[in-house]
Formats: sequence, C-alpha cells, structure tokens
Amino acid sequence: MNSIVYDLNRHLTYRLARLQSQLSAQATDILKQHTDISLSEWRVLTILTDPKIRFQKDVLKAMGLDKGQVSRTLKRLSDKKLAILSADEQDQRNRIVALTDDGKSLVKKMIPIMLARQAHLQNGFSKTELNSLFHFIEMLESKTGPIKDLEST
Amino acid sequence: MNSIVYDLNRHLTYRLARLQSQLSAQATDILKQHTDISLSEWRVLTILTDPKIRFQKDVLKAMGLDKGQVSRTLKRLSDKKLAILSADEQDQRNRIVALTDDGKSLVKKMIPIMLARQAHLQNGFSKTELNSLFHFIEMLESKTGPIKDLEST
DNA sequence: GGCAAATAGTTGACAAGTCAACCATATTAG
DNA sequence: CTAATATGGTTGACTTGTCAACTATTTGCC
Repeated sequence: MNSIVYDLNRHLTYRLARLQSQLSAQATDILKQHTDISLSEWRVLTILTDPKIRFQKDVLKAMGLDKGQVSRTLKRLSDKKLAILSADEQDQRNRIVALTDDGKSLVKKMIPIMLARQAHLQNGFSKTELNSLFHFIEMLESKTGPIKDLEST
Repeated sequence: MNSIVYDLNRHLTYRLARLQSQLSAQATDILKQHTDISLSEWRVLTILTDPKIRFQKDVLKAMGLDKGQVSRTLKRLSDKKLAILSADEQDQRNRIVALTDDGKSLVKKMIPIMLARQAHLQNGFSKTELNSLFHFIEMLESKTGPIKDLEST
C-alpha cells in the first residue's frame, strides 16, 4: 500500500546523468595523463580549430556554454599560452580568439588520443545503432525546454 | 592541409554532456516551481522511498554519488525536516536514514509531476526505441573505466 | 585481549557550473 | 546628434561536484 517507490534505474534522466558523470571523469583522467588542461579547456581548444570561429561570441554560440564560463576558460587558456585574445578594430566589443602554436600542437597531439577514446566507446555499436543513438539524443534535446501542463492529467 | 578540425557535434560524449546539462536544468526548474529542493536532494528523497534503503551507506551504493555529497545532502534534507538520521545501536558506524512524514508527502506530491516529465521526454519513442536507448546507455556505461592502450594504433 | 585493517561517515579545500549585475561599445530611432 | 536599446564581455556571489584527509567504530587475526 505504501508503494511510493520510484525506480530510479528505469529513469531515463537519472541514467543519463550517471553515464555523463562517468564519461566526463574518464575524459578528465585521460587529459590529466597527457596534459594539464581540464575538460572544458579541451573542449574550447577543439572549438578553436574551426576556422569559422573567430570571436569569443562564436565560441559561446558553438558550445551553448555559459558566458562567464567561456570568458574565464579563455582567460585560462590565454594564461597557459594556448590561445590568444586580441581586440577587433572593426568592433571593439568583440574579442578575436585564436590558438597559439602551442595550442595547435597540443590539439594535434591530443586529437588521436581523444578520437581513440571515442572509438573505444563506440566499439560494439553498429553504424545503424550509432545513428539511432545520435537521433535519440536530438529528439531528447528538442524536449529540454520548459514544459507546459505538467500537472494536468 | 591544416585540417585539424575536430567536429564536436559528431562527438558522442560532447553531445551527451550538452544533453545532460539541458536535462538537469529542466529538472531543476520544475523542482523550483513546486518546492524548494534541489535536484540532488530530490534524487536522494526518491531513493529513500525504497524500503531496502536503510542506512546512509545504502544511499551511497544505490546512487554512485560522492560520499561527502551524500553526507551533506542528507544533512540538508534533515535540516528541512524531510528526512531523519538516527543511530544504529547494532553498529554505531551506520546512520539510519528515513523519510519524515513531510518528506513522504513531498515525494508523493512530486512524483506525478516528475513522471509526467519523463513521459513528456519519452514521448515520440516507441517501446523498442526506448529499450535500445537504455541498452545503449548500459553499453556505454560499461566502457567508462580507465582505458589501456589509447595511444597505440 | 590487543593491534592492524576495513568500514562508515564528516569535513575542508578546491574546481566547475550557474546566475545576475555590471561596464563598454555599437546600433537605432527620433 | 543623442538618448534608448542591444550586444559582447567581465566579474562576484553562490551552488554543486570532487578529492583527500581525518575521526570513530567494528572486525579479524595473532
């Protein structure tokens, strides 16, 4: 009668959260073995390899990260001489961001390692399964906004 | 030639991370609309509905959360009078944890809302698709340990 | 019994993520 | 031209997560 038991293990968002925290711990470990950058720093570095990314605001849009987080992460990368920030003469509000040579070579060194990890994770998935997985992620992402009428029914 | 571009969007762990952060923001919002508890507090509360969970260590095992986090979260729940912690006479190291009546009624009130959200998220997925998704999560979870030989190849 | 090791939990220090206020520069609309 | 608004970025306060050191019990072994 008092069965208000809530089965967390069959609870999609909980499972995703747990998976995610394990994955990010794994990535952090790998990075620590080879470099002294954090996972968020690594993600920003990889974003900067894209030639379409020229300004800080582009990083922001590309990553969907917090403004302040991007600002501080870039600052740290710049302190570590992996990226440089400079002023845009055309529009003084913008900050131009780019990898330094050190940044580029770090990325070049780490990419094979990080790709090997992706391969390791995807090992056992068929092409079709992988596509479904990405598709599922997209479907879920499209439903992450505010929800109306949660209480009705 | 300088194509060291790394496509984050086709990068499984990145996509999962982004999805996860959106999902947890959504959950936090919903909780804030109805209660004043945080997402981690909510998760611990739901765990406590399981009669098999008697001690703090059971919460720990069931959630795979950090020791300290569990300790502090339970403390907050106890401050809010949603859970009570008491000593185990048999083994003084253990702390017995249980929901208070307030805790139980809060859970009872929130469960339909949180389940409605799960339903909303799973809407559009067939039973088969949902099962694959859970299966994929399990497969990935089984690969989140340390990886050997990342650099070879 | 007594001492080493194991278990349960607490605490402090620090890193990462979130939020909102704020400053400077550009854009636009009257 | 200039005042309101929008945009890009920084900063501080706060929360959450992570790690490791530490205390207190209990268990197992000689």
